[in-house]
Amino acid sequence: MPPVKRKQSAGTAKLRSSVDPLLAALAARDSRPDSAGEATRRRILEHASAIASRSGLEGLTVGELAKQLKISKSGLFAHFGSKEELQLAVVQHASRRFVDEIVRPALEHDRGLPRLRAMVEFWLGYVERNVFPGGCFFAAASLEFDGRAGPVRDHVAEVTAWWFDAVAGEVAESRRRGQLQAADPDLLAFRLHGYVQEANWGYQMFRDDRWFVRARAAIDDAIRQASTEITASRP
Amino acid sequence: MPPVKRKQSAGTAKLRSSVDPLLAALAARDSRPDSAGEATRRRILEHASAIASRSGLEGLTVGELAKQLKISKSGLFAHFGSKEELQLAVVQHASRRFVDEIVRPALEHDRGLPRLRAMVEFWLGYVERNVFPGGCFFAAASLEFDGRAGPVRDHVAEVTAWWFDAVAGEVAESRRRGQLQAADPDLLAFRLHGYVQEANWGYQMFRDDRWFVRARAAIDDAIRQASTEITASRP
DNA sequence: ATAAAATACGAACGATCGTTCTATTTGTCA
DNA sequence: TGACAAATAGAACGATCGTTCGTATTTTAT
Repeated sequence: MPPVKRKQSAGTAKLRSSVDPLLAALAARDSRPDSAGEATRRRILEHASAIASRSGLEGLTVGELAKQLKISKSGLFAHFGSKEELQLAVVQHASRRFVDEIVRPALEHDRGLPRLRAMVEFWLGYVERNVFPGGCFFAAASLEFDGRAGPVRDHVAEVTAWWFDAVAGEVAESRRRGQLQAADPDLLAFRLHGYVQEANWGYQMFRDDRWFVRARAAIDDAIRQASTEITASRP
Repeated sequence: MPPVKRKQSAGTAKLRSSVDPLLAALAARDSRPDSAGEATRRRILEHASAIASRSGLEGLTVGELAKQLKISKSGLFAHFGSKEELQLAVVQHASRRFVDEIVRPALEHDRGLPRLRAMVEFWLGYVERNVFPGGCFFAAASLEFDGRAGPVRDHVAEVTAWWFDAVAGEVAESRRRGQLQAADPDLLAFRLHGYVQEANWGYQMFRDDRWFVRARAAIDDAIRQASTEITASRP
């Protein structure tokens, strides 16, 4: 008999209303019993998210995935009721990786400017470190699914929107603390967010580390320009 | 008998060595006889590029394309020897659209700062105008194919690299003319290029026009910051 | 140790993928 | 108008897609 089909516990609502938006992301982590099937399920998702970051969530096929993992197609399929649920699980898995690699470490920095810097730098680092072989998972997934409809698209949109808002929120917090005099929080967030995405794009396309150099220079400039502290050119 | 199979006349080499890099792109336009088959071929590519911008070049299937165009699968297929050649033709078609919509109009502006502004603004406008229903064709195609190998990826990489270099080249030209005091041409190009891509991403994902507002504000800021002219706040 | 429940497998389904034939229609030029 | 080529259609191919089902095997609990 196939494994019990677990229902999606979305864990979506009201992340922004929290005092510390990043913290809410941590609470959403599901800790399921460490049964035998759960282990292979994780192994599947680990490999699947790697494939999906390179070939897309649609290019990820059940047969190919099973072949690479050396398990039967039906055995694999039993863990997910359908391809769409597999895709959803992959997106969810990628979200957890994103939290582990970026959100959690950033939480160890003080709110305001230090955390803002950490968020952007960790994000850039996760691209640079090739956490996913195809670069930022959500950059790929969002551009692949932006034209479609359905729960996968919605989930990707939710995560990416949340992250952009988190960056913008930290810009706003920095201003509240007098660390930034940024005019429009969303505009600075737009810049920073765009620099990382541009670096991801350029690096994936041309495999040249200079894209990260440029991104860091642009990020520093943008923050310094909006900063009240005089951080440079003091003898 | 199927139509003659035309061989790819790449038209790639030494675009940058030209005096006016943008002009070289115009020369590459192929003007084929306007036979009956050529008309349907164009009709196919027109529709195919629209589909590809939304569903990706891999999501573009021969059967679905034929069905939507109300022609037979084999009749369609006769125009292209293989799916890969179809994809290549679609990329080539999209390149022509890009030239028509952005490069050609930008050429009507003086070299240097005016043309730089035109290039970026026309590019942004082509996203805003939904020239392709899925947004910038090359943003989608490059992120879809960055992980693979083969002629399609190479073609996309070539076009996108050329365009980035064209932007950077115009920044450099602006500096030569004393219109910009930008430190690193590639860095300003990185910013401008990133803003448009970020706007494309945000607009495709969330269908909100504010992304264009933010992009234009960021673009203006970046150029003004690097500009020697005092363009603002003069009574 | 044994029963029950949880996992995995192998074989097969219909649908669609890209592709290849051969035949038929359409257009062009003598 | 007739000959010939260009252009489209139709039917079928093997491969692979996502999916289902019945059965074996393992893991877990008693």
